[in-house]
Amino acid sequence: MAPRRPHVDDQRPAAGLGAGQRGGVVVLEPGDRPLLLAALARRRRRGRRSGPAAGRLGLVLGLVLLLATEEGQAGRGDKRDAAHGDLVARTRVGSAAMSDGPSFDSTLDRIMAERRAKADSLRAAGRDPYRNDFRPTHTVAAIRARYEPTKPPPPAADAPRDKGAPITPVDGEAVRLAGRLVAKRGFGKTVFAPIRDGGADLQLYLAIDHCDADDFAQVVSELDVGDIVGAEGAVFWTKRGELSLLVTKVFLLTKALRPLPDKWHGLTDVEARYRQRYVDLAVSPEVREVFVKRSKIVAGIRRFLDGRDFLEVETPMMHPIIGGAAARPFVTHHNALDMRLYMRIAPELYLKRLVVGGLPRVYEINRNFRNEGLSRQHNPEFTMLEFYWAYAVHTDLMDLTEEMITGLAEEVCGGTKLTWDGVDLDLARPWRRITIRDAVHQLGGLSAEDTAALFSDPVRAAELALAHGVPAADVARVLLERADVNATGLPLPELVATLKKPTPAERRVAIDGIVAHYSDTDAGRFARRVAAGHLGYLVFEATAEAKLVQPTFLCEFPLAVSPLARKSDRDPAFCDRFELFVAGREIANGFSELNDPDDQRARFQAQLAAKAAGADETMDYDEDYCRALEVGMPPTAGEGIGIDRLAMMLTGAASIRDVILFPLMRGE
RNA sequence: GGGCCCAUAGCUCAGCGGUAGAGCAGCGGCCUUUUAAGCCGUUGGCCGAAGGUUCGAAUCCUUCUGGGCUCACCA
Repeated sequence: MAPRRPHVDDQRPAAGLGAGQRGGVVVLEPGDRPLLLAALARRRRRGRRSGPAAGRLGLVLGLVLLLATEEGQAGRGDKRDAAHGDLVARTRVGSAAMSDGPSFDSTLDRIMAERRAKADSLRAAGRDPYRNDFRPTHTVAAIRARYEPTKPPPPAADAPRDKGAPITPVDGEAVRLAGRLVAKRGFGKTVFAPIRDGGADLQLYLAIDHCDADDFAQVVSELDVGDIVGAEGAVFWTKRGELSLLVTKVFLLTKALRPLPDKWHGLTDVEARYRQRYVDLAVSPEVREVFVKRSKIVAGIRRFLDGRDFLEVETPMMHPIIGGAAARPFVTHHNALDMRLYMRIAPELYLKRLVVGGLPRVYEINRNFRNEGLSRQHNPEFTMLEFYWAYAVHTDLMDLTEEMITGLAEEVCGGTKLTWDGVDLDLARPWRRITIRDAVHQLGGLSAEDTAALFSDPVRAAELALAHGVPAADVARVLLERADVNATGLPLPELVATLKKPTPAERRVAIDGIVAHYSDTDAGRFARRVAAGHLGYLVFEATAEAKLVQPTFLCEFPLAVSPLARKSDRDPAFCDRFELFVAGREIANGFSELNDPDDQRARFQAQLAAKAAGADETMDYDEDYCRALEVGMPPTAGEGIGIDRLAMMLTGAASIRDVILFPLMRGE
């Protein structure tokens, strides 16, 4: 274990080295890290320096650090000039290309070599370029908040520019700040160097009159944009009205070897922004702001639910069977148990087991994984809030959702009027509530008659679905799911081909062919309505979904697409389920939970039938979950809210990747 | 996976058959209240990769790689 270094307050340059710097020549041990060839401390008028032979890194191999000072110069009265001219050691790397030196593969290599050389130069002077003993007394944000009220009035436009005016700190209190150097503007004996600490910037004013001479000579001249620095000094206002730190001591805390992107443009290459988010964040305050907001959103949700006696829990993310949603999973394997596991697609069935167990209000905020394509709305791993509320129903969820999201908008965005991806939104309550049936009619443009048929007669529904562009394969699958598949005797590809025929009469053959096999019993008649509802939902997606711009609860979902939701008391072909849409995108999904174990078993069976009919995104039959329902789950309402999409909405992001710190990318 | 588009210096971008350019960053010089500081000088490129076409390719064609948008799937 390394001995503890003295705190920065106590740390001064080693006496011998300091003397050596002023006196003349310091020779490094041969074992020292090979630095730059030579760092020459030169007088100002020295004229052309050592000539072409000094160029490039070829000569950098020299192990000697030369600090040449003309004898007596330091004592000659012009102390400032001496400090500037003689103490500023400068690296001599990268100029005057030579044939005998090693060449760099790229500009980047050269820049990094130069920065390493600067770090080595500091080491040679007894300064660690990666020290960790600097303790700031304040954050930059705290200093800004504290001194902002002391801002002096701007000087009159015709006020004379008195260049040598003394600097008067606001209160003279010495503070220590740290952050990343984001720019450097040198003026010879003065350097302006804004640092960024968290989200706040503050300018360091490094002047030879005020700053420690060794610091100024050894550190300031070799600071690069991107370095992490610490500084001690007093706060003052420049005459241009910029809050600044009049630095007396400056410390390099971390040498940055890689250059930051162009300070004006930042990173614009989206791929680079996602792959190297650390650069994106370091350079783009607006990106940082997005993720700060996201964090506030998640914290706000927790506060909201905690305040209503919801208990945050964590359920498994590796599932032995697929459940809780309709999606393709990622598959993994446990070695010791030799067990196939799926990364969860939803926590739903576990959370409801907890309600069975007597946790009447639970929630979980965590990742789900779905093995599907990527898009502006989809990342394979995404964050979901799910919460379950016993003795409540789906309409309670809608009220709660309105309250929660408008509260977050007020908190995070300062109001309910937003712009998202070019769309103006107003989240002010109450939000529109519309049934799927009404949406198809009012927004999708279907006549009242067609709409009525769409949700009751599978034959008409199939025709309407095909007419509105629903793929024939989907239509065929829906029809088959509810029929007695074996009885039709028609292979799926053949049915699909028939459904693609150009004339309605030809297509009718296939449709009738299937529907004829729905049994003529109560169950068969019910199956027709369920199939029709499913087709109605597909027509909704094709015609009306994109038109749900302002926040809207879409209600009364068809049974067939809701295997875990409670049947509506008014019409058992529908469920007490809703989805929240904003700007045509689904944000939330909630329903009164199905807690009848026998009904649940039937729904799982229907999922198996759907799978048999060709659907590739279905749930497994979860026998343990049914067993849990047999123990008895109180009447419960449950909801899932996509946190990424909510964050997109509240930050105005067009792509989900803009609200995920490290979105999934192909390997580099 | 399909369609369209993009890839040139560390960063941001020009160039679109005829010797690779600019701004920023870097390096050297000047500059003690600047803030996209300024002025002078200067280094830096297998033009994403591999094949073609051509006297000649960053530029035209093909394939590949990575990315964006979009469609499909989903939340």
